[in-house]
Amino acid sequence: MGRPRAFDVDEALDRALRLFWRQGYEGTSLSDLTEELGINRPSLYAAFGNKEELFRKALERYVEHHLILYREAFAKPTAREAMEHLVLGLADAQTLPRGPRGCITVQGALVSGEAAAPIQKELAARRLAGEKAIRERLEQGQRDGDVPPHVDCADLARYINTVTQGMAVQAATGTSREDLRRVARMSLAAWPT
Amino acid sequence: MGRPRAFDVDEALDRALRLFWRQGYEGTSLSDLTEELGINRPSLYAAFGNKEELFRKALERYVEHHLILYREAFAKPTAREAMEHLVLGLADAQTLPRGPRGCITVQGALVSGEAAAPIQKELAARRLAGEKAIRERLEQGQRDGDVPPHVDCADLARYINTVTQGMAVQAATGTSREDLRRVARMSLAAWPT
DNA sequence: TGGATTGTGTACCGATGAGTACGGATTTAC
DNA sequence: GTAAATCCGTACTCATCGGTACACAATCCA
Repeated sequence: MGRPRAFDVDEALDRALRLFWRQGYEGTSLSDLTEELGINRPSLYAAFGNKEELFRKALERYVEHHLILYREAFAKPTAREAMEHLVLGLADAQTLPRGPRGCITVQGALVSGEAAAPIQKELAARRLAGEKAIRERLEQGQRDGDVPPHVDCADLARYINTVTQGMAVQAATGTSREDLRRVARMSLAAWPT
Repeated sequence: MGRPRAFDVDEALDRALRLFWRQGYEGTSLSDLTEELGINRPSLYAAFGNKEELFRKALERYVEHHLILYREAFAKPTAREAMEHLVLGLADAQTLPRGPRGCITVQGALVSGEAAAPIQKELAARRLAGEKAIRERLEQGQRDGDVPPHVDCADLARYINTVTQGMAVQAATGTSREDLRRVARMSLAAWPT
């Protein structure tokens, strides 16, 4: 009941996500947001709380979407194939034709002033969560016998995660999708034997 | 002649550098700077121009200092040894005991709003310059015969640069020096044979 | 000792930051 | 048709942003 919303919440979140992704949390002002979303300020606050909550909700959508890629990759029969699918998928996701480049967990607030510290920490935690997921898939591979027993899965996971985060920086620099995919493939040459 | 400066310009630049490095260009306000440097605003403007020029001058010092590491590494007899020295040296430089973590060319302004776009582009250009320097050392190795002729030096340089930039993200996440050095060493396992 | 010159300190500027008060518009329930 | 509920839009709040005007202090040269 009451007057119905004149905008679609999910579409607004997607637009906010893309803006935060492209300009970072600190680099995106509320004026940028209201202009991009076509929503005026009080409506935005009524729907999403404040700037920080809006970011968190947009981030949630991003993460949910990316979980699909991780699950898809981890379903591959071997850890090696899983990682290949993952890094190549991330290369694509970080160079979407009409999307911002890189990954919002990296570009969102790699560093920041004091005001944005909670967001910075949240993103760092998300990056660590990705690394943990990779490590667990590698450990599964070890149990399955397709990853040599002498391999330290934490180290290997950290390495793979580092490469994907470096790819996010490269994407921001303007590296093409093809070049990024080459980087992803080369990184797998370090795979233990 | 005239009243002498009450502060040391180089020390002020170093302090500014560390602040920008830790909080990013957008995340660092002039109030942060004047407080950290112990200099009041007009003195800062008289000495360095404005915020953007101050950043550029601080960046210049950073880059000059890092050139030492690059030169040191590139002087190694083989390209492989050069890259090993470089990535391990960067692992150390990105986890200085009492310094900001990561690399200012990554943390300074990976993304930004419109106002900081010139700084963002400047940093992207510096990252590309690092990649170019690596590529040229690899090509030298190819001429010297210690890098196989079939290797695409541009691809290999991009991969190495990507790893070092990923290390900067990891450093911001809190990864220890030892773990970062392990990542650096693992990345060399992808070296072509 | 007195200009000329340069740096310092206070106190300010206009613009923009995030966030909100409030009245009018639009809907549902009765 | 009217009351209750929700949303929209204008116009504001206060704090902070980067940047500066101007008076005063400290030095050098004559």
